[in-house]
Amino acid sequence: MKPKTDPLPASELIELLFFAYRDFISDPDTILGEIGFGRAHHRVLHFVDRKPGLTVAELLDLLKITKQSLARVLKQLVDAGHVAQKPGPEDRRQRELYLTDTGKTLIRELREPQSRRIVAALERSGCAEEEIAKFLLAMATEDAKTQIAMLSAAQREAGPTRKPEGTGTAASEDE
Amino acid sequence: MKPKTDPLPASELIELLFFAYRDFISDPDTILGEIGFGRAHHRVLHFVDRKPGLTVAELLDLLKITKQSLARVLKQLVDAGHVAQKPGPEDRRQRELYLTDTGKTLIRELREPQSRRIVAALERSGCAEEEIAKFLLAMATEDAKTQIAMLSAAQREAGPTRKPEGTGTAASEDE
DNA sequence: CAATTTATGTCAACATAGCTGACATATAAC
DNA sequence: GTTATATGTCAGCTATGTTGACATAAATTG
Repeated sequence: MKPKTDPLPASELIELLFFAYRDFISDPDTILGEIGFGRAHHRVLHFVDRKPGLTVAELLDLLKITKQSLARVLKQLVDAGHVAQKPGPEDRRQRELYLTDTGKTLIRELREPQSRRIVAALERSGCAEEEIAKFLLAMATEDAKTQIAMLSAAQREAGPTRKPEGTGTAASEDE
Repeated sequence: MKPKTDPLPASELIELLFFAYRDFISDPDTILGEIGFGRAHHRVLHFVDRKPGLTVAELLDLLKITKQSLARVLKQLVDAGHVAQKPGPEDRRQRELYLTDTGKTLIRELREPQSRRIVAALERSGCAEEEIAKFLLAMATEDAKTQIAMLSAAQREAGPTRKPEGTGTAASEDE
């Protein structure tokens, strides 16, 4: 007789991960709800901020959704003036994506409560950030690890003060 | 000038949590997709297994969704023979929920890849399970912590070999 | 006992964010 | 010049959440 549900190894973490993620997401969700956006918009803002000049194809690969799904939220973000598009300098079919000033402000607002929650959790649990980072990275697939490495590289190249030359911080048509 | 997106504290963990959770969820999602279920069904199976005899009201409180949303997936799970309902012994308006044998087999199948992924991540990262558990618990809201404690208590009371007396492992009308 | 509250179920309509398939356009590449 | 690629768009489907209204059975209360 198989069933009976004796706990599998690390069962407790399965449930804790569920609650932790749910609550981790809830703060930005509240902010997003107030301005008529959702999690999908949050993810786009996050990745465009992480790698300014990201192309649509790269973004699709990160999000693992279809271009039709992306198109909906991306259009709303562009219309709202949070994301600006610019033809790729090498290949003019590509659309490079950048955050406008308001987009940068928004992603920062969304990240703030998440950052605070994590910092508080690190303090209360007495865990080292690097330990948690090692574990979470080990949880991701190989594919995701490649993407994470790519994003970190992009961040380093650009430096914390880079400007996407030409698009400027206001991204031209920002009215 | 505010924007510019200098990294907030613990920014890296925000992104790692996104990837870790996405990949953590993907294994069960694949299995669920094959049998016409989704994440919503997974959650119900999980909690009913965690606290056999759970009432509908308790489940709603754990999931934080409306009864109409729950009704849909719960009905499908009952129809599929994975969940059995039994009137509460004290209050016969209540419906106590139990997993049938097939339900127990299914939740076990869904948990297996998640368990394996976590165990592998603990090994590769060299992190202690208790450390990660402390951190994840600290990430949850007070409300969630109360619920987690309640679930753990239920698990201990029942013991790993309990049977929901009367409902049996086959939950009566299981044909 | 009658009236009310509670636990649950159900119907109908709606929103968000995924999906597929088909087709359009501009540009790059052969 | 033809073909391939990057992107956009139209139309419709699905899963899972939402609200509001109403039904039923059982518990509780006056």
